[in-house]
Amino acid sequence: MADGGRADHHRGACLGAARPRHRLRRWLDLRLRPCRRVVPGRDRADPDRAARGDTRASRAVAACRLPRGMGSGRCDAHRPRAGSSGQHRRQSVADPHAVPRRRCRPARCRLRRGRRARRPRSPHPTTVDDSPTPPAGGSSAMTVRCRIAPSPTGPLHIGNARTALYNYLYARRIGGTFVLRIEDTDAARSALEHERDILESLHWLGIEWDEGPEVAGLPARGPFGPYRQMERLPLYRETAERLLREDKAYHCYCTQEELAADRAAQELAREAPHYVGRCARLTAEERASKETQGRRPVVRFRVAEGIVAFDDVIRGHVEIDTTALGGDLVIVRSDGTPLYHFTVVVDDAAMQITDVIRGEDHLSNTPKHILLFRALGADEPRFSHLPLILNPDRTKVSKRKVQTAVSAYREQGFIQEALVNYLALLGWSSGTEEEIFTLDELVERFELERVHSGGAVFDRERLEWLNGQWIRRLAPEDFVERVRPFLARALEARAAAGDAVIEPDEGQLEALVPLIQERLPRLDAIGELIDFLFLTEVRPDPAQLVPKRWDRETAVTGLREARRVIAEVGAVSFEADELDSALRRLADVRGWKAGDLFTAIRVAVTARTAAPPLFDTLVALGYERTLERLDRAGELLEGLEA
RNA sequence: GCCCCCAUCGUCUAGAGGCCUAGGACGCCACCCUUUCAAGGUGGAGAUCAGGGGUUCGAAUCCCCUUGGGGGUACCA
Repeated sequence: MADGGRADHHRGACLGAARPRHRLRRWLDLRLRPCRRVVPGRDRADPDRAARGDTRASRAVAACRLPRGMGSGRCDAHRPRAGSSGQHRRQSVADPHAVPRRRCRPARCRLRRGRRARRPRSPHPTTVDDSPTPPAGGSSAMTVRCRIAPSPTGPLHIGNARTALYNYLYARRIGGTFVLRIEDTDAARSALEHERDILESLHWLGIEWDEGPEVAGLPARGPFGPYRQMERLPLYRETAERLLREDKAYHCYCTQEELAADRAAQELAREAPHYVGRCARLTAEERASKETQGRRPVVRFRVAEGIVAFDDVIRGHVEIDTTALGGDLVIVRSDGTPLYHFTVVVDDAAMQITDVIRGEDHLSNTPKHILLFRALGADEPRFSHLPLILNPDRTKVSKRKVQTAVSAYREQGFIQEALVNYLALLGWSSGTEEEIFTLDELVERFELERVHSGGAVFDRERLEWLNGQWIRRLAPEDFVERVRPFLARALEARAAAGDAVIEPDEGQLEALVPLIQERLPRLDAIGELIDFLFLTEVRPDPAQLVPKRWDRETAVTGLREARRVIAEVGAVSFEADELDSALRRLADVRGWKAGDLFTAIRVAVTARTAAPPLFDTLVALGYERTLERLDRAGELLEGLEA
């Protein structure tokens, strides 16, 4: 495969690669089949698919679209070329003690001009080297490496999905490497089930990682593994020991009670809560005495006093006084397990992450991380803090107020293209008036510098609109494939409710595609649109059988006459055009409004007032069933008379 | 409380001193199309650019203050 085909590489480029497909399939075990991408604005035929020629191949593609690095070596072709991304722009990060304390308050120090100066950008924005000092490591050229580090304490969250997407887009745009790391050090809340949901959801979205943990029985991929933090414990322990040895950290024996008392006292004194440093300078004897009391120490990192400054790609220059950070930071629990602020830095350093792109909720924590990077002697990455996704009341998005799990959107019939497109637009814009973008198109256009800095309310209405747009753009056979599970589920529900259900007929479904595809805001709306086709019997509401301008008697006559006319058309000529003219003629002769007659017929055969266009519906239903339903409806109305 | 970030139609956003009488999209309303429902088309309502001071011939845009919102401040991530 051509090395230069980067724009294409994360589409089905693994096609044909030999790989243990069945194993992947089993792991994925997706009730809803993963989808392929379509190209908007072009014809509905999926070129990949045309080349493939059958639907089975598409499943192979689904398997192939596992994250890069999870399959055969074939995907190595997609690895960024060494050196292609050029130099990594590094800002000089002042040593806290070297920075003169400015009189202006840090809040006012944000240099807007600095932000402006980032534009315009070259095609490879981060190759700009306006840094007055080279990176600490001395190497001037560095391949961009960024990561998403979800914590399996819940299913993949839309906020995390967006962060993952932005990291992915940034890495792909610039030819960098995108790493997936599982941050599972919160053993109490982490669950395998959630990790699985996260991986599946990322995969479903098409966000593929270059390096990450082993999945589906396939080994971890990438030179910096393992990629699960609980498997990296020795590294954290060694690093903590090193910091201890260098006196950059110390053992703290304070009990929860002592700390709570400190906090209470601080509150009373109207001080900011902070660690008082009781254990910061313990002698060996003091330590031994605490140990004999059976106290298990935590490890605290010494937070240096001073101002830590960094240049956030999205927010510009930020300065934070470390005295506001709450004092020395616990990096290892008393049970020996490491804490987030520690592991994130140890791993970012070890994995040579050059760009940390994460939610704004971490902005205030960044100085702690920077101090830790320095203590470790590691290069500081460039930071980009994304605006938060908000509830309608503008608080940080929460599952109480907004549906947050990506998998829940998927189950409701949102399609991957729409969710990706929507999430990309939540906080970023291309600067043009286009707004329908494929993942590949996003890769072409994405710039971190164009990310908005204010929080964005999650607007489900807009997502639904975008979903409809994307559903309409699907190739018909792709649409059928994607909607089928939703139809099956809807019919299962009807069967469970006691209705006699007919197995969906492929031909019927395909014939109706053009009619239903543009009527679905979500795939899960399929049931209410065409369930009548797959029920042996419908039960129309008698009131709805009588159009507004008609009385019951007219309705009875109308249904009978319609039955007669349709029977006259006959099974052989049972086509939309024939039905159309015959029924219009009937309305004309009787002096009825065609619409009234059609309404009565529609309700009679579908039991719904809203349905796909009537004549196509009748054809899909078939001659016999149409007549039968007209008869039943007529009888129903007549029965009411008696 | 303290620290940090943010601020343009209800919502997502465009906007980098004059192209702004502030553009687009969702949603809403009306009309057209139409057998229903959608989709689509056309048009409309909707933002004194949070408020106040500066700087400037000129400010949505630069600076300051105020207000409002959000986030952080754990042996959570």
